Amino acid sequence: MRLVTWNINSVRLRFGLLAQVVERLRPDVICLQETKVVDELFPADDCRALGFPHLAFHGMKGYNGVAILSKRPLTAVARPLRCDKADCRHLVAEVDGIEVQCLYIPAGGDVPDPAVNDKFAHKLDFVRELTTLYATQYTADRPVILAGDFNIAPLETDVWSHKQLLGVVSHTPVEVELLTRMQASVPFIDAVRHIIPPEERLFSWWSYRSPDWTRNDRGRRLDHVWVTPTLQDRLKGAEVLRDARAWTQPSDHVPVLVDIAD
DNA sequence: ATGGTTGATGGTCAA
Repeated sequence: MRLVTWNINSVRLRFGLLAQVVERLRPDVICLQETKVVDELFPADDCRALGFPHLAFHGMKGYNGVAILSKRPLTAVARPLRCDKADCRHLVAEVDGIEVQCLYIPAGGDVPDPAVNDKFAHKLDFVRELTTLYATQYTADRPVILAGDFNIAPLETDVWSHKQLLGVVSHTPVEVELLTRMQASVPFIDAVRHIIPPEERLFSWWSYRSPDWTRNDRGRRLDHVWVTPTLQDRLKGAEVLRDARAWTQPSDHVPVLVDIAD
């Protein structure tokens, strides 16, 4: 199974780029975040025409939104977490006996203090809630993939400057610690770092606000694919499609790919 | 410390 995750930042605006991703990477399963569209307006027919007859999507007006596109049948579709907030950040489906979870963890706003910033508090709560879910209901022998925009860069090599980003939301110690705890809950294997050594700098997001994203390469690795230990030996490859950041009218995130042996 | 850009929206808000 070839799985791609991508924060597409509007599935309607960038459907043409999605077609390019499909043509270039030939994925079997695609997890999308920030689709930014209500379910009634989701481009389902276009997805089917692209070769993905099996769809699950969960969106709202203007913000958030997650989707799973699949060439193979999707079963047991669920929307387990935080939907009481109408957030549309978590979608679960089963493909070929593997549970695929599409995740969009809140970005968390600008100020990394839950006492003064509700968005940061929500982010921390969201990660804690996921951790409880996995710690209580999941085990290492259950085949599960978590894929999505986690909005946290855990390693020093996941950011352009560890020191300069210690106080910046996405790389603060409290976020990294909570994400590490979430990873340890089952535990999950970081599939991309299993293939690409942790010593190597690796980014999947570059801010729109930089006039030239290539100039200083000030990126962060916010997009992740994790698997349960039972899938570890089936990990065959991983790639971050850095080139996609240079496409015309790009998303600020690029697609991340993982190959898992059938 | 601040500003910088983008997308959905039709005010701003979120990222």
